[in-house]
Amino acid sequence: MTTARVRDQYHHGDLEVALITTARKFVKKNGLESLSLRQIAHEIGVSPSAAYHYFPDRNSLLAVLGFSLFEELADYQERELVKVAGASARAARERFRVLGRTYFEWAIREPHFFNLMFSDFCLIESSVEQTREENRAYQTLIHCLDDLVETGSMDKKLRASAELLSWSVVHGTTSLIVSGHLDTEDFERALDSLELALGIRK
Amino acid sequence: MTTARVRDQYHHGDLEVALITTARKFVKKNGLESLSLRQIAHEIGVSPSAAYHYFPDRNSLLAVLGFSLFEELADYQERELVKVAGASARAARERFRVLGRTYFEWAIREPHFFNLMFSDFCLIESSVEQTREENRAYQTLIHCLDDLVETGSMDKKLRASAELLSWSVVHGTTSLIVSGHLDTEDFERALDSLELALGIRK
DNA sequence: TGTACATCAGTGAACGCGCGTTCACTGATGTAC
DNA sequence: TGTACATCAGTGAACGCGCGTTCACTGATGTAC
Repeated sequence: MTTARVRDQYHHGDLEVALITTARKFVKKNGLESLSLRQIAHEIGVSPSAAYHYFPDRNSLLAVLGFSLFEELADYQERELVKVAGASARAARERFRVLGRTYFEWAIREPHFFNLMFSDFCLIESSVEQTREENRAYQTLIHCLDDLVETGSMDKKLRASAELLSWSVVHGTTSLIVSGHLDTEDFERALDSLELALGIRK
Repeated sequence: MTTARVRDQYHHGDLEVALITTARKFVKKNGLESLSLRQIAHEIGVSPSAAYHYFPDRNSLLAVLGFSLFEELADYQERELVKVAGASARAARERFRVLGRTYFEWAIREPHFFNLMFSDFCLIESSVEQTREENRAYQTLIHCLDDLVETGSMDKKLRASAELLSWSVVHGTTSLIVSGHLDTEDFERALDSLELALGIRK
């Protein structure tokens, strides 16, 4: 049971942020289907209608939360990537694996987040092109693959569709594992296959 | 607007089947979140409580529907596969592509079905092993890959993780396209990469 | 061939619930003079 | 330094809704004798 916090002031001060972080907390625990604006408001200690000063409706709160989760994922990946910084071919290869693994781990640790990110709530606006440019995780993948080519770890000829193949394999296994159709250990096997497929030399 | 049918008899005769097919119709149109037992009962022309003679609750109706959709997908794939029957290497390669394409087309045509199949409602019972054995689409994939090896189109050494890689790529691109993160035309590109990855000779 | 009766497959009213959203409102804040 | 006032950020009651599920019930069916 969560207990509602009592505010001491009439004005909350940072209600917009509070709404998102509280929504995040609920989605984390129970998934997006069960998310209720009233529960969020109650948890914050604010009236049910207060949220409407910041979001036109429930869907748009979910959308904002979803997009912020893409940022969180990118942050997490970048934090892990700097641990294997370096210009060597070995470092570049390791970064590629870290990129895949962090994506997977993120999803396994917080499957409800993963579901929200790839749900209907997070596509509404903008084109695929634009979404991709704004998706930092995707940009990181591009740089990572460029590094592989530059350090001579990956064949230039295979570069063209490397983003597509990498993202598909990583997202595909992750999604199938989260939904119970593959086992956890299948992920590393898939990553091995992917490296082989991209001609990444061991 | 759907109009409720009027039954002429007190006993419906085939209510269990009617519940599933009507649920299918609603999920097809609006997705699983909005599925309501009351609406289904009303559409069939039966009282809201009648469904409880066949399903303990809403979730189990969704689960049964979901599993039947896996069967439908397998049926669809098999119908398309027989069109490219034959023992030649060329036919085996074509079957592999058909298998991927039908998966994708199925999802594009009925995204709500795709979402239900890989939602929480369809994993409840049984292990990954068992699920896979009962999943005809997966069995078909196995046979298809075996054919590729036998007809000399695919390197034996790459056979081991071929199911995993194939399913991941196909499922991954499909999922990303359905959720608006990739474009429709990315699918064929990914399939090309996959064939390259598996060493399938053109 | 007819009837008693167990069983099956529905009914329909009710419970209790929480939800998203609207609306007229009021308390707090900060700025101009 | 003090005050008037516009603006902002909340309140809280209400609307209207549909939902899943339970329960005591009744109408229809089919079988045994």
